Amino acid sequence: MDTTRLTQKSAFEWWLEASPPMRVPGILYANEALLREMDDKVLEQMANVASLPGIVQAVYAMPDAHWGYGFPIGGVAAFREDDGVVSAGGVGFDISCGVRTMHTGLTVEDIEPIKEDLAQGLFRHVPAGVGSIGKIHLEPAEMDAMLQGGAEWAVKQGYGRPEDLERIEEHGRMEGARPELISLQAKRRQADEMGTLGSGNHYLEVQQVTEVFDTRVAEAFGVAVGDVLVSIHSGSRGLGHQVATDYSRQMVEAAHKYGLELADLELACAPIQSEEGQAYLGAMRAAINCALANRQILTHLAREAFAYLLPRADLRLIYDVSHNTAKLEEHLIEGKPQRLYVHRKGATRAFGPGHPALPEAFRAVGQPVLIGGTMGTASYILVGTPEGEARSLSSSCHGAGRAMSRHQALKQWRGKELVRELGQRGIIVRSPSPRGVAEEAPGAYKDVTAVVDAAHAAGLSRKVARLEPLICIKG
DNA sequence: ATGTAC
Repeated sequence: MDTTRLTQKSAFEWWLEASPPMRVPGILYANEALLREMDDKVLEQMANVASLPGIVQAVYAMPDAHWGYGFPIGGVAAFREDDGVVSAGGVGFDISCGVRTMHTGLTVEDIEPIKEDLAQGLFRHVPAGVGSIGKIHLEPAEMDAMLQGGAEWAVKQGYGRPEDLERIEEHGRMEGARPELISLQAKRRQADEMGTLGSGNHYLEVQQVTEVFDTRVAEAFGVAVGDVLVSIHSGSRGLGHQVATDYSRQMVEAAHKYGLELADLELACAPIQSEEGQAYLGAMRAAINCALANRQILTHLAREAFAYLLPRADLRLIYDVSHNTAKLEEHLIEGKPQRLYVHRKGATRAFGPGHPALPEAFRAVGQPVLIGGTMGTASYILVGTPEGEARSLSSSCHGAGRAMSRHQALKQWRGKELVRELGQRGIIVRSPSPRGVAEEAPGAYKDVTAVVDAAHAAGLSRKVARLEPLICIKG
């Protein structure tokens, strides 16, 4: 990226000043090295988003930002409820993709002796890969119940425990879902895909806590050095993808109908208060429930695999947070509370201390912000800050962020070699697809530590713990 | 991300 187009406000804050047709500035949080790695298309896409009607304050880019479909991944934009727009491209193709992390009640010493067996057990028990299917088949009525009920539905079906629900955004069930506005094609694609990881950067990891940066917050989250955790990164699978496809197409027409100028067709949108805008929101909320139910079932499968080898294990959910959503939230804009639809695409909600939506257990310290690494690299747990509200509408990064295309990665790495190299470093990777492993090579991503350090330094969220992988089941 | 080009 050409940083001369930006005004540097501090070591970690850079502005793309608002010039017509932009209505608000673009604010990027990153260090100079991360910015230089970013494509200029990120700025172009930020300027396009900043030009949409009803946008407030600024369009934001997190330190892991890279260019995406219409709207940068690692982007945040909020629109007024009355005269703003909603965009399917602003949420992305994997609606409600997110991370959940569980404690296992075990330490590294418990895992080491049976690590190979555990990897094999998890790999056999948790479906992974493109088009992977599970043991659950949803008939139409059950599909609608799932889309309406989310993780709450999953728990009622016997996947997990009622106490899991308090540790999930929206208590595991997104209100306002409209399953009837999801196409039959989307439902058909999902019928056999519940409880599957999917592909790409999705995974299930067994991790050890190697460093704690903030003891007080770590205690509130229940993690300490040497603890073994399980993290799941997955989303709404074929259904979310189809919803995004269906509504992106529909929004091109809606934008035309309502006289919205589109700098890029991929940024198709509709007024929030229009029939089309409301239809997308209802369908998107149903897709959020699909992702929440999916991660809940995956949790159940992980528990079963652990119970078989380690009966002492007790997988307790720490938190589940999505990073591809558009949600109605109240934020302070110029000192006044306003109801806004906040698009976070590859950006994690990061509510600070005292937010009423947070579970009692950590309301005093702030929301856990779960940052996934890439195979063989660290993951982080951060916490939302009070200052994050004004800086980024309480949002932070979501992961390392790609630095290289999948195509480029395939030319540079071989999946089998990567698995062997990681194995030598004590990280067991199991994947149905060597090609998928090559596409997701750690070297194809930015340095997650640099990303997290930038989010920390910019005050978007603060570091709590560093996690290193032991086992990675890769989609 | 994705029945990785209906």
